[in-house]
Amino acid sequence: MKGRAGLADSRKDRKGAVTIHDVARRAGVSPMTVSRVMNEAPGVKDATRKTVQDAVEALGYAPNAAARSLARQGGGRIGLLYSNPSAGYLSEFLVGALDGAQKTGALLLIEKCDPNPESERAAVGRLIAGGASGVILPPPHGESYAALSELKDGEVAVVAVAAGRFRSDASAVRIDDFAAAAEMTRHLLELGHRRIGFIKGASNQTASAERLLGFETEMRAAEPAAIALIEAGEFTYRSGLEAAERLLSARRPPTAIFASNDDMAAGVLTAAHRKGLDVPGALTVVGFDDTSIATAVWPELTTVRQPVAEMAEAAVRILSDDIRGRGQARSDAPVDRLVTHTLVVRDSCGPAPTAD
Amino acid sequence: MKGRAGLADSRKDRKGAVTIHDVARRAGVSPMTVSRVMNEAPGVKDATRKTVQDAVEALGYAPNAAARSLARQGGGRIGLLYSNPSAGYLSEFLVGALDGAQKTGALLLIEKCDPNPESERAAVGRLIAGGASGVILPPPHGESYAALSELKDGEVAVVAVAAGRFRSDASAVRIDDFAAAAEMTRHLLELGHRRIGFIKGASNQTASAERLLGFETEMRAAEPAAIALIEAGEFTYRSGLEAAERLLSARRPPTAIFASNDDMAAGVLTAAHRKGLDVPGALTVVGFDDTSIATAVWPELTTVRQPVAEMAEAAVRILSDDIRGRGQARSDAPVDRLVTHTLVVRDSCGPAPTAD
DNA sequence: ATGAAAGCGCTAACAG
DNA sequence: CTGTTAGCGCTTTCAT
Repeated sequence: MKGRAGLADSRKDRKGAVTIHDVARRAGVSPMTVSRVMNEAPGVKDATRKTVQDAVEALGYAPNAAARSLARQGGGRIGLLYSNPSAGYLSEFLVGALDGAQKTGALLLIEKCDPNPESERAAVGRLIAGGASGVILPPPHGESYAALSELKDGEVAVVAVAAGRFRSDASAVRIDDFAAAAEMTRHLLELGHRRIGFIKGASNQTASAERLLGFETEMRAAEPAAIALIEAGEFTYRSGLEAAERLLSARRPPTAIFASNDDMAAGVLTAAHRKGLDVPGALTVVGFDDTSIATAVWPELTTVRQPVAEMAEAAVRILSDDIRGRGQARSDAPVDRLVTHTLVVRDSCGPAPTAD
Repeated sequence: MKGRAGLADSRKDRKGAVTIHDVARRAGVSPMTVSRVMNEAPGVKDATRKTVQDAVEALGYAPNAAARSLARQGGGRIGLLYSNPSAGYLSEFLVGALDGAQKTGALLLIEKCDPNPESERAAVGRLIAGGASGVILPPPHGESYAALSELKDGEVAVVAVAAGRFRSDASAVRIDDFAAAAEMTRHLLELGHRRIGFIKGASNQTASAERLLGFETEMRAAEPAAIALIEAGEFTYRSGLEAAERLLSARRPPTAIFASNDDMAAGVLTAAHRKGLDVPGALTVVGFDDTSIATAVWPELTTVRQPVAEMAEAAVRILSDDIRGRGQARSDAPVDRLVTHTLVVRDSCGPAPTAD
């Protein structure tokens, strides 16, 4: 081992990863105390806690997930059901979930299913058979009666991610779809757009309604100058394309179209191209979700980004805590964790054409 | 615990997961022997091995990954570098890698980077600092000099996934791009197409050349009836759109276009729409990779599917074995694992227009 | 060819 | 509030 030596302190120098004992020794306490600090367990004097935390930092200690999971007795298998939530979504989701799993020492069971009740039920069954004590439901499964009921029968904790609105039978991790849509609408308004088209999402997902509501609320506030043109859609590329064609063939077409997700926005782009409309010169197009297609198309889409990885990690943590906590003060009460979204401005939006 | 009891045999009945001891007892051997069988270690009489395997099956035993990883002393951290390999690709990749990691008891370290040498180098550095003894490189990193050289300096085993051609400095898991492209070309030919456009992929990826070669070889075999029109592309939607416009504005445009990946094929679709060409009525469009965009657009794309998850899992296994094997017969020799692809026929291709 | 002992790093239970 | 004692399920020596 040659090359850059030095500052060998804070780096876990390969082979000899730092263990809980190293930290304990350096902090002058027992390993158990370190463990307690790491797990934010109660009953540790503040001073001690501080000492330990310093040692942890100095040594660059990170708990060994395998050992932790072993000691905790299989410390929680967490199931993850997915079909293809707007595609690229999943990868980010997985990275986050994986991260959370490693940190909490949980084991991730991943099952794919088709987006129909029967398949969902079967997949949930496999998850339960596999020993899952908690299950994460990314869209659209967070609102699936089949999945939810099957899970409840199995006494399995559930957290629905990005499911629009909070429900009493499952924990939730989500953004404020209403606020995000409102924000996007305001952005369009500030760009000078007054006739704005909106393409709704699938009617069986609560987020669709929330987004529409956010849009309408903001538009109404800008009346009477602002005029909203609303079309139905189903979150698919094709439905976006078709809705856009209806919108654009109107006598007075909109100067901007706000699609409830990126797939549909991509469809709008195609419709615009078909009509020979320049984007964003003649038509502004914006989406929602910031999935991979948003940057795969051209021009790249202005959209709303959800911190997907963070949301997945949060979901894992919630479940992990819940599973571990069983027995103590029952943590039954579902939690509703709201995370913050971001407006991502790219090339698909511009000022309203002046020819008004 | 009420409800469906019965057949409690082959099912690991939750709480009391079956352990290596259970198997040992049932097989009348020591846990150690079971361990040896599970790890395909040498030095077990065939008869014994059989007995154990039967017990394993009867009990539905599966080794506990955490315990295994713990006992093996951190049994291998495997790094995974990614940027955004055609997007939806990653999710499938992760699922496979995760699966492999759980089976082999390896820990997955995931690092994101931008597709430039500097960022790659930094990410590789983080991976090494994190203790990775092996790293998986999905496209396009498997051909990055920066990543490869940095890794070699760190004495880290590498496996490049889907990197077109085998290189002596890293193991590889890939499909036969040449054969797959040839197969697709034959499909087009069989559909009656004779003037076929081909859009090349990024010139810095070996797979691009392989695919082109497959196409050319098959076209040449069909000469002189078959005429190939080749355009450059860069694997992006936009480059596909532009290449298609060049192709379609020719005096005698092709009746089919074969894009080297799905993103570009999606761009071709848009170009066709712009020109008012019906797909597949007036123009057949096919892609390659079967990434999420293939089914996000309309009509859905005929394409070549790589068993991405399987490939990722194989990559993890190769690394995991290699890491464990260090010391015995040095397993230095990079392996070149070829997996089988599939031609997926969807709606974007049809018979050649008869107006010939 | 097989088994016995010891311990991987961590955390439940109990002590003190 | 903190430390001690065990042991999670598996694999590594080293015997046999």
